[in-house]
Amino acid sequence: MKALTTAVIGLPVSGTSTIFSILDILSSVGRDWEMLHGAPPQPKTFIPTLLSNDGLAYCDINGRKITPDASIKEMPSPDLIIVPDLHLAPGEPMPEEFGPVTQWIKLAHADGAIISSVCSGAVLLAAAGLLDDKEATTHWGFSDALSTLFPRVKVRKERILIPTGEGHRIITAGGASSWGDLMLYLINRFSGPEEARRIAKVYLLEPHLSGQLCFASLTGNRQHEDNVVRDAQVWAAEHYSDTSPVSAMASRSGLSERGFLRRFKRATGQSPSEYIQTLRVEEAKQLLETTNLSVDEIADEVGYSEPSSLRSAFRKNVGLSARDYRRRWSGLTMAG
DNA sequence: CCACTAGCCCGCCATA
DNA sequence: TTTATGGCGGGCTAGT
Repeated sequence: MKALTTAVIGLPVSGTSTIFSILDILSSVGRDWEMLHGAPPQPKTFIPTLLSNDGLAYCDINGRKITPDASIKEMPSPDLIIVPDLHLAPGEPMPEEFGPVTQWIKLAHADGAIISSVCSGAVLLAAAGLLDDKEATTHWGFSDALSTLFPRVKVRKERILIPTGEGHRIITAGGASSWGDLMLYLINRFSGPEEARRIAKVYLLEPHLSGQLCFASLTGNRQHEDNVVRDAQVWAAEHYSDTSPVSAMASRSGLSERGFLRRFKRATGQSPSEYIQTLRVEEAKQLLETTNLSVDEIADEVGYSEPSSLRSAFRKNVGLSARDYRRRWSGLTMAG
């Protein structure tokens, strides 16, 4: 199986630690597969390369000397491009060095490449015109600057990861540890969930907190045009704790139960009941994080008459028990 | 942990 | 012909 040639963009304003974390992680995808599974790698692997405008060594923002592998001209058409976070002061004009790499990204995308960005790296994608009239995310401190510079971009700063465009070939990541979320998303998408879980363990990435959303975004959470389904989703956001919300959604929609199910699944990728369960578990996560309510009380709150129902649904969706989830979360906040 | 049931999913075919 | 929908029935599983 063909490995994905992957270009990571290095500019003097790029975040060096992000770049090297990404290079390390992608290099190790599939590496121990044969040892672990006793068979040659089934999933796709990545061949990451650090590219700069001219391929010559440069000094990053902290004065550290970085030596790229090649220039962008030497790799006109990679399978995947990753633009890491850029240290830009909001409101500053775009540096001149963005010109060539922006043009290169534009051509590569037209050629079929998948383009992704971390945090403020989204400006390069926006400058290339890839984000016009599309949803995108960036670092929360940078979202105003992005929408000012590029008014056509629909900035969703609350989102961690947004795949968009034809074939989801444009992916923007924003927020605190979003490069990790981007890694897990890409590995999950191209190498499968098994390998994504392994990498998450090895590199101590946290797929259960923010990363959970990026796994969900593969199937759920996608944008769609079906207003009937959207209405149902809006209604469900308020009424997920009702008893048998699915048949209520169906009858409210005016469609037959059969038709509603089909429409819903096509639009969201999830069945209505899976969607309801996701809402219930998400709300339970919120309550575990922000309140001292017992798991039993939370179960009742989100619509389960038996606490055991929440426990099993939680474990299935999150991969942890509710109790462990709360403990892990409080541990993280204590640590800062 | 297990058994029961309502609620839900989906293949299939007819319809428009 | 292709595409979206509704009805039926059997089977599954989330929830009790």
